Amino acid sequence: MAYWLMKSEPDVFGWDDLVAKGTSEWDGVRNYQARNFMRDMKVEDEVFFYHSRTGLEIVGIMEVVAPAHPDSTADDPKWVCVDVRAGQPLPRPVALDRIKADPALADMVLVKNSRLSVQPVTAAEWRHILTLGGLQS
DNA sequence: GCCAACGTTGGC
DNA sequence: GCCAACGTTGGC
Repeated sequence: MAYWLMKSEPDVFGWDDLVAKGTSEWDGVRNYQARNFMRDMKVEDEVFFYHSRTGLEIVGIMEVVAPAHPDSTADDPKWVCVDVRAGQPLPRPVALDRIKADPALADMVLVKNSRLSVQPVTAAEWRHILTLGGLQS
């Protein structure tokens, strides 16, 4: 099983929107690198939900429930997306500032390539963030 | 709201 | 195939 992080602007589609919907397509990605990562995702992979532009924090966990398929909002079938389901929220959201200040997280793609909206997370990073977020003792 | 960083497009 | 112009993302 692999770990990932995906971003969305809460003004457009935030964590609460996903919770309300339950399951949703992660549509709208129009970047090849981000798309390729979604193609690599498998059902049951776990994904951090990050609020970009406003919030700037990891707020919850989602689970991949359907592998990459054509994005229904794209007019070109080359753009694909996965389906995700809301999992647990983080009791203490983990802010970008906190991540940047943590040597153990300094190599996260979130820090190194701030413009990539779909990115892999290592198992070590995943565990560390769960701890910071209050989900793991 | 600004703008730096980055990706894409298209003329040559 | 280069690179200038343009568009988008996202932190600040």
